[in-house]
Amino acid sequence: MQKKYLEIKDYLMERIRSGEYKPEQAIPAERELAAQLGVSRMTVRKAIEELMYEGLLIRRKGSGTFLTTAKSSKPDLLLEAGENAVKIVSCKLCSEGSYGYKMLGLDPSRSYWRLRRVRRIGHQPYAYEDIYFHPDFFPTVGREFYTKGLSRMAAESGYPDLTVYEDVEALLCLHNTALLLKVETGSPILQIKSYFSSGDQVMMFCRSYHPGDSYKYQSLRRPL
Amino acid sequence: MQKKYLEIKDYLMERIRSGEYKPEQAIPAERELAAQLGVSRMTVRKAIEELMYEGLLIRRKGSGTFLTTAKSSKPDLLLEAGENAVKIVSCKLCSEGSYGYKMLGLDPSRSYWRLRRVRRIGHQPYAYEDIYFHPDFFPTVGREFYTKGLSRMAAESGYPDLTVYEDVEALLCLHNTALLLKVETGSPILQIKSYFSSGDQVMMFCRSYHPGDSYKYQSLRRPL
DNA sequence: TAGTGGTCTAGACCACGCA
DNA sequence: GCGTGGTCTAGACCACTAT
Repeated sequence: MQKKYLEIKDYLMERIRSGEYKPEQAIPAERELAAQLGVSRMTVRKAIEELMYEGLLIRRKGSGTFLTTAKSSKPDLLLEAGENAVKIVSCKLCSEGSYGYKMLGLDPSRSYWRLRRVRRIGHQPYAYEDIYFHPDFFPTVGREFYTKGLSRMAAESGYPDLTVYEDVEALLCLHNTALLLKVETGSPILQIKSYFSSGDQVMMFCRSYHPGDSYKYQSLRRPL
Repeated sequence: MQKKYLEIKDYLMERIRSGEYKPEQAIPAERELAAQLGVSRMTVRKAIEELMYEGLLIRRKGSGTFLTTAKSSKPDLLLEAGENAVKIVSCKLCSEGSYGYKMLGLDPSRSYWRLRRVRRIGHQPYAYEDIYFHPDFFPTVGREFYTKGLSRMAAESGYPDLTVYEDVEALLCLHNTALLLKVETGSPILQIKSYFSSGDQVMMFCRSYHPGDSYKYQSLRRPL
């Protein structure tokens, strides 16, 4: 016997995918769904909760449960992400927040570059990045260093000036990254901190989190 | 009036921090706690669920609820992470899995370097990384490129040979990254993909996830 | 004021683990 | 077989939102 809340989740997902429920619009109320489907309200809530964690629904107290702007579930978005439509949100020399200068090994009086960018598929943002740069980063790193990736935004932004492409609203990806990745609920998620250096100086720092169970490690004394 | 489940969460956290509940040992059963504290079992479950999401507790059906090996909550670990005790788990030239060669722009017949490392505080692992390198990465990137950070492991591992430091069990960080970071439940989490290139060739690729609400973007036409 | 989601209750039965 | 967590019910009251 399938769990009821999973059946209800499937029921809702089908209506989301089919277009019966429309982006940014409310779905039926919890009590209404419960009555309609002949289950308890708490069972409906559990199904909605999982879909919320997957980023498909958002609940607003006193108002209702709404579809997000996502057309499909996050796992699909992730798979299609190869296109890499990167848009810069902002790039500024700043000193606000202690995180940047701490991680770059700067004293609090020095400012650093903070670059924010969004990746999208079509108009759909699916990723957002926040990257701290040492104030000397751009001058010290050769132009050829950034023809792509991390640096494409630097090239596109035309350091040291910057054009903001547009304001964006990052896609709500609620906290359940495990579900987001179709990883079993309860699977590990692991933190990553990346930094890149030139000489002894940390020049870039980036915070991140990884779903853990795709990283089953193995040990070797020597590479193959 | 404080929510009851938050009061119970505090109650449990206090007992975890004080050492009354010990690592890897079971805490009282849900029904027992409910009776003891004079609340419904569902309320206890909600409190336990949040602590599970924070990585402090793990529930085992038919067996009980146990403390993980974490001594303190993950947010504390994150703050102390400056030490960067990095241990390499494995580094191998491999072709398994389609992700690596796809993202590096290789054809399936070519293999790539996959490096896995763990960051720890003392003996406590708190982060795990999985990084893909283009097979030409090490030869093309100058030695001075990696004296720290991303590259420290390359230096420490003495490319192309490698010594595995030890096998490690990554800390279970359950799926609620929002709670993990003391971000409000329901806050967005955003995906990051990083890659670094040399010339036109993507040389390194890394998958990651970010808690979203520390990244309130702002737009500027021009950096300050 | 009416309707919504958020919390909470006091039960119930189930599947699982362990002795 | 017993205790555990997992699911589910049929209510209840609250805080919040929109009208």
